[in-house]
Amino acid sequence: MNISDVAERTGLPVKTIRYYEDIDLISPGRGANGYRQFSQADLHKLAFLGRARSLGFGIEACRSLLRLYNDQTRASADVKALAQEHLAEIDQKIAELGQMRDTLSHLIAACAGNDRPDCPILADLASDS
Amino acid sequence: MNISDVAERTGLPVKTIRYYEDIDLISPGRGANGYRQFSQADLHKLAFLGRARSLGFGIEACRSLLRLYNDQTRASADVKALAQEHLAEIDQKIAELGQMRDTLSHLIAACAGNDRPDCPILADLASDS
DNA sequence: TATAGGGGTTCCAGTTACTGGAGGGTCAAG
DNA sequence: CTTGACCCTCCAGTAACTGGAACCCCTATA
Repeated sequence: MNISDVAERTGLPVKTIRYYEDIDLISPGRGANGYRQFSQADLHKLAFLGRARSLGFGIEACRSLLRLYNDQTRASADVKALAQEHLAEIDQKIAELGQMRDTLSHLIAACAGNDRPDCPILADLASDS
Repeated sequence: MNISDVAERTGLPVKTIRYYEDIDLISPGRGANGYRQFSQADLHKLAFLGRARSLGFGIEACRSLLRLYNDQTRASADVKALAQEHLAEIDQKIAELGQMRDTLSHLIAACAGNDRPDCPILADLASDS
């Protein structure tokens, strides 16, 4: 299968698939013309990667997950630990963003949003607190 | 004032302050020895930038905010619009992260986390759905 | 057979907002 | 006069792609 078919089937951009080969997440074969030839296994790996990425796992975490997936002797505890670590990062980010949202929405609510120059948003940013 | 004093007072790393000069967010003077000389206005600007960044505004948004701040004829509506745009991005990110967290936490809950290889997390990632 | 299109390939640069490090000048104190 | 803490510039690297240039390959049609 050629790269654009794979892109369509996995939902990953062509560029991303090449990139994943570049960083050795996959190693598709090559045809006589130099074109990448994707096997079902490659397809499967890419789909796996796509789902892992969509859960927010970083590339290195994806590599680890793929390694664990291919390791029949893995302990599910290792997978769980990886996922929990990632979950903690997500929770952290959500907390940070939630804090930003709260502050920002208060400021926005306090701003008249008219053609006058006085603005509590700027006032807050400029405050010496 | 020298750069490390400014760093201490604003809470910004020295490197970041130099970077902000590099991208023309500030333009401190220079002493005869080539050292940056920060005025109160520079300090104030940096503090402003620090607070805007901590609310998650991107650098270009910070530049706009600074421009609005220095423009006595601004309309608060412009500031508010900028802030609302940013708030929408934050809400979007929170929604994405929340979705990830939900999926991930379900998977984690379903995983035994022992030394057996069977793992619903990997099973989900490998699913052909 | 010439050519046009729609593939495919590599490689390089740019994105965001810094951060680390090398290599080297400057200043104040003892 | 040396030592240590500053300061400077410039280069490279981070995460995960993305866009683009320059070029090759395959197939179909005029």
